[in-house]
Amino acid sequence: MAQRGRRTARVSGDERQDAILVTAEALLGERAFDDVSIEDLAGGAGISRPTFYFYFSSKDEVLLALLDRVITEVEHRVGDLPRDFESDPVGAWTRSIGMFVEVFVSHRGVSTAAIAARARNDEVRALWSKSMQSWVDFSSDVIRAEQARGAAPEGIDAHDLAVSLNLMNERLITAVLNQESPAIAESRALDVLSTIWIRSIYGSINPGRR
Amino acid sequence: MAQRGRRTARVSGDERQDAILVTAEALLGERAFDDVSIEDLAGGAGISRPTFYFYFSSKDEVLLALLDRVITEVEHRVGDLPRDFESDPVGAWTRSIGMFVEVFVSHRGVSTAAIAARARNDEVRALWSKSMQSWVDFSSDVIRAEQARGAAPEGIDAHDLAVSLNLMNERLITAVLNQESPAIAESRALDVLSTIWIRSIYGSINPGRR
DNA sequence: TGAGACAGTCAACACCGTGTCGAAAACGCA
DNA sequence: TGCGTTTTCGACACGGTGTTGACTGTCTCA
Repeated sequence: MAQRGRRTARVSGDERQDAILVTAEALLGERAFDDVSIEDLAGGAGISRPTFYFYFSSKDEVLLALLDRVITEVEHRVGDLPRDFESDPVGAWTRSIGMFVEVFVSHRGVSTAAIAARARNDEVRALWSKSMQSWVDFSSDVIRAEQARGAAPEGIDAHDLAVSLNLMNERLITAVLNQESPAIAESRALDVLSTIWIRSIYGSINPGRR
Repeated sequence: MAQRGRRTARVSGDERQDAILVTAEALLGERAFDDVSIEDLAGGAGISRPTFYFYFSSKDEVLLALLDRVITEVEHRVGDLPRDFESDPVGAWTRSIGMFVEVFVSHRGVSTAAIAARARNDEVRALWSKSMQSWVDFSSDVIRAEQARGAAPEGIDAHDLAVSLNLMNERLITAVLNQESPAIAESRALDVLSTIWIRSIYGSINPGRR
């Protein structure tokens, strides 16, 4: 976005702040959070290291701001999800999980950095949990509804099941994105995950319409 | 797997080396790896910081040695597991998963530190994968056998399924140990996990003896 | 128009943890 | 006793983080 009209000697504060965030997201795409120094962020935004502290109080604070944007996006998307589980349970679950995968993948750098930072930073941990919690709430509501209408068997607490399955997704996707071993082919991830969800929620291979 | 760390032959400094490991395991029980400095390890072992480097080349090297011990224990235990899946599939899986849980829990500090260090350190990552791989191999062998004898349905690759379920275990147990949120009650973990394993491997709530 | 409030900037400094080096002490063993 | 090897650590270099204080533009209102 170019500055038109009278040339101001200074770039505005907001632009600087944004430049730091843009730099951070770009650098996280190519290397790990620990390997990005505040010097790098400041340099990328065209300011000196002390000036960085005018905008953010630490490197973690930058990650937090980045994560916050992602979380906001996730919340909107969860809300927009169609809930056609009665008519097409397999399709509905697969689309939901696909969305989960999509969010992770499209913010790969931020996601993996946040997951790593979670162990160290309270605020990152809180924000991440909040997001996971929204996924868990969504899934356990649906599972509970499916159990209530007799489509899914009781015998397992809906919340416990939802937590376990969501954590599985988080972990498997991380493994795939980081090309860990053991992991599975990225192309098969969605299929495998949704199969496990369906089988463990409905207790059978083909959930009937009942 | 022998002799990580100090690679010179003589025996006399073994006590020191051991004191460092003991100190490390103790400190990892009370705080995070990042919050344990080399100074702390050296102090705990009654030596100065530079002397620490005579025994280990870095803090990560200590963690690696600790992890190596745990891995060795795991390997023995996996070998000793009874394989009575034909006669009592539910019990057999539950015992296997219970063992997995047990190993994690009994080496809580080392496990969580290793999981965190994995992102940063190649050797830790390699060692951890090797262990996970042995669990995955064990599980996928059994799943494949169950599918072959007709007890479990095809329709999902045994290896992909094994990877996903094992990663779920890793992640859920970590969440429970760290008291994350979302997580589930520690007392219910084994039950929930084995239910998900059974349902997704056998495609039904009660695997028949067939 | 000019005084003060305020946003923005950075050189210089303090600090902490890691890792290195070389000199010296302790320990066998002949 | 004297020699080589093992073990020890003081002192130093380095890199990253975070702080301080002084300085420079810019805006605004009397």
